[in-house]
Amino acid sequence: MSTGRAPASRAKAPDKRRLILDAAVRVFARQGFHACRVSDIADEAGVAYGLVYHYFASKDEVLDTLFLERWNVMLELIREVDATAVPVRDKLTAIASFIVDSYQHDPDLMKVIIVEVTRAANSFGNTHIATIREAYDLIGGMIVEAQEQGVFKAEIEPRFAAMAFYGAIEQLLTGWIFDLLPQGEDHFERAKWLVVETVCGGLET
Amino acid sequence: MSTGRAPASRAKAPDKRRLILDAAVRVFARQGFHACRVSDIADEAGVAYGLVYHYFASKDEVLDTLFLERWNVMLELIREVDATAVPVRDKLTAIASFIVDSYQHDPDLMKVIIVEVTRAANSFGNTHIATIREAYDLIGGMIVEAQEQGVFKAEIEPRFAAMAFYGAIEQLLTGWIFDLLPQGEDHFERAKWLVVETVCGGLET
DNA sequence: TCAAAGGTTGACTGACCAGTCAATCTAACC
DNA sequence: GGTTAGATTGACTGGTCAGTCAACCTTTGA
Repeated sequence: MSTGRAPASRAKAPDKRRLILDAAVRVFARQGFHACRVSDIADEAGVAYGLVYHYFASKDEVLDTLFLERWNVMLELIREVDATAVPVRDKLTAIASFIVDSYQHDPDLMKVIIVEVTRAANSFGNTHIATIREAYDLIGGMIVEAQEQGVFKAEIEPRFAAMAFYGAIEQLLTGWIFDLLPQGEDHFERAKWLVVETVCGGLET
Repeated sequence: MSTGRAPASRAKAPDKRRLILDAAVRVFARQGFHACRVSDIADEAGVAYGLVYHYFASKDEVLDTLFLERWNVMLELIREVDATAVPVRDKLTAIASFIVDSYQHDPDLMKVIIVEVTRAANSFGNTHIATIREAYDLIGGMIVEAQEQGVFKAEIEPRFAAMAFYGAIEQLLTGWIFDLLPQGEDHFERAKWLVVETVCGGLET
């Protein structure tokens, strides 16, 4: 991931826009989108209040940008994986790995996306529902394919299985976010394995 | 469940407190906790603004009350199930059934609890984290027991499995809430089966 | 050296809304 | 029919905060 201060070595532009986005991640993760003020973001970024409105039309747009940036990377990954000719189990492993790795790499960002967007059925969740749904549909498509190949049981509703799979992963992240589950390299790896093993184990013929 | 206008046949008291709670469920489900005003709740309940503050200390307390009322019913159910001497699969089926039935019976209430409390890592989720955790721990305990009996694989971390199981269910509800999954008696029944079949299938030795 | 374009600043405003409170109503009991 | 306690009312207040804007600064290029 190319998050962070990418063009620092370049001439002079400190890329204030990026600075604001990164600061927003920290603030949203710490205080929550609703509980924080725009001035908190500006302070965290070490930038004047008004500059946030130079780069973004509204407080909402800051969160929208963060979500879309990240979710599109994931959609791309899923599409790539989908296009390869490997067993479903490997495809699902790749997806689970990507999500867990994303959390490991930037827990704050994943916390914000999950808590403030993905699961916010009012507000942002509804705004981005089509984008979110795309991921579920792609996973659902993989399951359909597996059923056609006779690898997965035919009697399961693929959309339901896709949701259950994704939900299991997201809840593990939630466990880490709420500090209900132990974290660390080792646990992250075992979590990937558990999710895929469990779901595939139950779905395979 | 005894939700609704229980003491209507009694003498005269219309139980305004209950009226307010039920109205709040509808308003929170429709607009979200943050987006709605206390006056919306009062209007929905057909009651004066100030009366909300006669029965509740704050807007927060209304949501707290709704959550605790329901979550404690679920905890009781889980404890009862846990105390019986039936196979894990049956215990997990009972839990999945209870949650799905709760949604079927009062989708608005479940939406509010999931969206505004269970998954709100800032605000309410944090306030009730201990209560929420109790449910995960009880499920985790069942899995430990199953491992000791040799029914479930010993190498899986029980807390992780419990989260994955619960997460799968919650994501199905989320699918219904967001209108991403088809609803109806039949789908609800199959969903219960899918979750238990999947998780147990993957965890059993 | 100057001017234009765009980046940056932060004080200010207008709207919004949770929570208060004094007044009014109702019921029950003596 | 009087008194008291509790229920009910809704106008009002105080604080908060998203978004605006006019002024100032920096860079570029002619």
